Amino acid sequence: MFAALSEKHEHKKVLPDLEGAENGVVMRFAPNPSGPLHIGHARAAALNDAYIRQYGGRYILRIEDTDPKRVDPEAYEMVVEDLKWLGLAITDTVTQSDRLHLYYVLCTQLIERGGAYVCTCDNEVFKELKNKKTACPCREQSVETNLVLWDRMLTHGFKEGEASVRIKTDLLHPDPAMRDFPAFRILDAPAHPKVIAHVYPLMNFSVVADDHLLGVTHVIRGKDHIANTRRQRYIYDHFGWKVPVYRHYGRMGIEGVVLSTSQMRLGINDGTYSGWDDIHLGTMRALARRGISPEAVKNAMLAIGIGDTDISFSWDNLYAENKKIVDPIANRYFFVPEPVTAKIEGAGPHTAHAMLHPSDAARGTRTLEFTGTVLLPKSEISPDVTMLRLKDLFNVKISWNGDTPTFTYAGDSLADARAAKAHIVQWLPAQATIACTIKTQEGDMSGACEPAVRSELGKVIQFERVGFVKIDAVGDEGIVAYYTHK
RNA sequence: GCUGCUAUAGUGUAGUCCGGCCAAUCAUGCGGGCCUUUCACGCCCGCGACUGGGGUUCGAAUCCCCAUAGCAGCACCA
Repeated sequence: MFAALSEKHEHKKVLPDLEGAENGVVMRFAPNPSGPLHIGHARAAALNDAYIRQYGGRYILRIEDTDPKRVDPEAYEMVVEDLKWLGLAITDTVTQSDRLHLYYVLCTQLIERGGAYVCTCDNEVFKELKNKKTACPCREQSVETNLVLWDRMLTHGFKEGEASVRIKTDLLHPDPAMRDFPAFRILDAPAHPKVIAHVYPLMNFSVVADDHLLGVTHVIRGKDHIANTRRQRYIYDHFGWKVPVYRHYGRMGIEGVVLSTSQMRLGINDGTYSGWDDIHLGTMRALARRGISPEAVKNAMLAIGIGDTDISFSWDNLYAENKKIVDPIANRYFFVPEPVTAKIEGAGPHTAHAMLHPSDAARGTRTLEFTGTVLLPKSEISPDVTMLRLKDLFNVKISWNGDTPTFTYAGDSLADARAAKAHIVQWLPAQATIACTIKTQEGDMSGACEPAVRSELGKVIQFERVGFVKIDAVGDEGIVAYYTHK
């Protein structure tokens, strides 16, 4: 009870208060379905989620698919899966292509209110006029004319590029981005995968319409939308609607992974990447495959917060968050990279009982039977090494005859190993190993691990002295693991 | 070019609105130590920042001006 309370309290402390949120909020996450979600999306998704958990309310997933050029039919499903993986408190889902009729009706109303007009100017011509702060002829048309033209747009009376609906703003506005921006356009091709249409709203219109219709109270989005927020205010004013509270966070630079949907798709098609979850990509599914937990992603994003400074995303910080989650639960196993076979002279059979987790004895042990020959990491064996401690087993003396080592049993005493400053290394009984490949962003690391790892399929474990990995596949040829972090 | 936003340690972040309690918080990273049959975890110690220059003030990370830098928008993309 108290734990729950204090946890809730902690949530409160993480992010600054939202103005006007005391009685609950309605917020939304509004991705474009062009591909799976990536780390960039995670920030908006997690921030909104945290506020909804803090204040209570509804969390609307709004699929913004009003540009058929940028819709991947498979992405609808992927977006939902990715959000589910993240564990967000989504309460409602709407898809904009289902709602075109609503936007049409509102557009008619806006024209009637004199807040919008149908523009049939060539785009380049309009741009020139706009830059000169000059109205185009269409702007002076009567409401009746506009309604006729709007109807003609909807009934295929115009082809792509021949007409658009513009919002009346302020042509003298110092920021050219504000002047009479477009709200609807005509698209003859490509066909939308979900709806038959050729008049589509532009983002600024459909967003305002939906934010109003759905009762959105607070909007948290990137600062690349600051100009859009100002533009959208004109539409709110024309309708006389209440404007939500906006927060714009700064740009987040992310290095080390590919985020561009088009680049990812290209790479997948030409075989550079194995799929949307290739570990070189910054997608949620790639993180999942690498053993990053959704909680860690959310925590990392909340730690970044809603500051409006441009920042660079830190993998170190994400890994640290993930380690906090994964370290207490990951079982420990031996992995021997680049194994070399070593016959140990003078040792009778031994049985090693190694703990599955060093700080949780209750979890039990793995049993490793020594019968004479072991696998050792190649990097631990060089002519300057004369003694090793096989972890949880015994000490080994190494005598060198030129480049040829001879391994001899040197007692069970841990104290001796300590005194000799011998490395304590992971090892495997030669008769009981399974091949294992650890896939990292830099390439594959091959070796062998304990056969018991087979039972950890799908889980994150720690290979002692190597790092955390997620067991991705278990087959006859061996085990495939993905490197998570140290 | 026009418009706007931002500027705290390697990285993220608190403090900035309402100037003093900030010789600047926390986390991460890095270095060292302790613990430990992992180079993990935990614990301890340390390193490291208010972009620059003016101004206001008894006093400025905090207010004002200028400069510089970064970012965003000016799409019939979202």
